[in-house]
Amino acid sequence: MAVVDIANKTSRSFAPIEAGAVMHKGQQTKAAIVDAALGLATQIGLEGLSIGALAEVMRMSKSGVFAHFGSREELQISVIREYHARFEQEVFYPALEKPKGLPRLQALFQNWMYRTSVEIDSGCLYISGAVEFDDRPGPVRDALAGSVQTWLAAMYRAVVQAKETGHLAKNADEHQIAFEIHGLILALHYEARFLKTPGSVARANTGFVNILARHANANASASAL
Amino acid sequence: MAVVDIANKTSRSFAPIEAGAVMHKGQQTKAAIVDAALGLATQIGLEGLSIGALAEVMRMSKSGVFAHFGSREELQISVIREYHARFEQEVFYPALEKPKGLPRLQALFQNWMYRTSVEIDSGCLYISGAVEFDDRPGPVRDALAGSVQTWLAAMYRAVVQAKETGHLAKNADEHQIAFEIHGLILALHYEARFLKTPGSVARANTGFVNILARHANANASASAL
DNA sequence: TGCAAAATAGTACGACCGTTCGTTTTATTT
DNA sequence: AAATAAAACGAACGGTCGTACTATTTTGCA
Repeated sequence: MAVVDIANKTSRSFAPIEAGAVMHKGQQTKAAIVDAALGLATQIGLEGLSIGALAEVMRMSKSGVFAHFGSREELQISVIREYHARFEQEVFYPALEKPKGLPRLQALFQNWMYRTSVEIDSGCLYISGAVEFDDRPGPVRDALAGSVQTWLAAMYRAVVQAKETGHLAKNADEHQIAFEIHGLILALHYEARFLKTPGSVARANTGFVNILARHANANASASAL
Repeated sequence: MAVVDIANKTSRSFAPIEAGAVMHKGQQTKAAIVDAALGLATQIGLEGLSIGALAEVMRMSKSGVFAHFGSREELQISVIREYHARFEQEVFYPALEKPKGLPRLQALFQNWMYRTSVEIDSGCLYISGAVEFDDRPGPVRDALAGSVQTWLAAMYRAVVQAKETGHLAKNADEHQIAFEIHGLILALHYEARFLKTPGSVARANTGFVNILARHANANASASAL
């Protein structure tokens, strides 16, 4: 019963189950559980995620859900890994099809911003998780920080490449640019999701344009914007 | 026992108890409880704040602590009010002594950033609270959002004044500037507290300078920086 | 089709949660 | 010093939590 649900879901996901691979029932159910858990965790946070509530959503017993993970921590880590995979699929990989430099950097930001604007309703695990685990060492924090670092590093690389390709000025500080971009996303999430300030998406966009304009290379065409 | 503690504390606070006013024992204890609760809440969040843990810190009984507030929500709101008061005292009021315009705006940001950099160890209630209550309606959320809005509005006003005094260009978008400043603080908090990225404070500072530089009025002297 | 293995359910435990209530101790006022 | 009010206590309640165990069902393969 529980497993079939994933088929006729409103489908927040793109194939959380690897297509083609032979999947035994247990793995299917586990994937479905992680999918549901991710839905809960983005709304109430990784800390708020409880096995009981998850079991209720899955219409399974607590112990049935629990058996798939062996501990709450392992469940949380599974959720983080799933979030990471989806983030990659949705934000990172599509942007790789754009050529290195400014186009790819812009695509990365656009995808990131689009995802954040969607998450105004659902919540972002990388942001809520950072707050929940900033002081709490352990494997969950490590998994979370690792995922975030991976993504921020990818963003940073794109900035470096944009400089190498001559799209950004030679004196541009890549770390500074990555930092400011990160700030735009965080402000967007904060003001739109918590304060419900209208126009936040446009402001994040403008902020990005401002950053680019500041480091625009005279040689490169401004028409890329 | 419990009350005297506040005197010989390491003192995160500047006079949480109004000096001079005659205070009955109950109010003193309550103030001491709120002080301790604020310390706990900034570290583990408003949601993580439990009456039992608080009672242990205060070396009081659970019911003794509880009686001062009547509910957990009321305790949380008291903590938010206390945080608001301290934020005001530490960040807002001192900056009012600077003249309107760029000096005051800079002072506000500097104070804000200094406080945030101190909170890298303790945590910021406005940031953690936003994540915890972003889609949980109720009086706690209202108190939190109200405080934040008040502060952001003050920041916005300072930007407007900086434009009025001619320190910022006439075409400067005040909301945009306030948004980007907010982003810098959020990025600082995220990267320094969660990721422990070194150099974050300097980057937030540079980001602020960048914003000012973009809107600098040709008439105004850049020496103000 | 039958049987081992895997998956799920069921039950129970101990810990902690916020809250209530009656009692006792401590402050304040008369 | 006696009377009164305020404050703190201690025990208990109903609830949820994660987890450990055992039983039952379901699955997949020989």
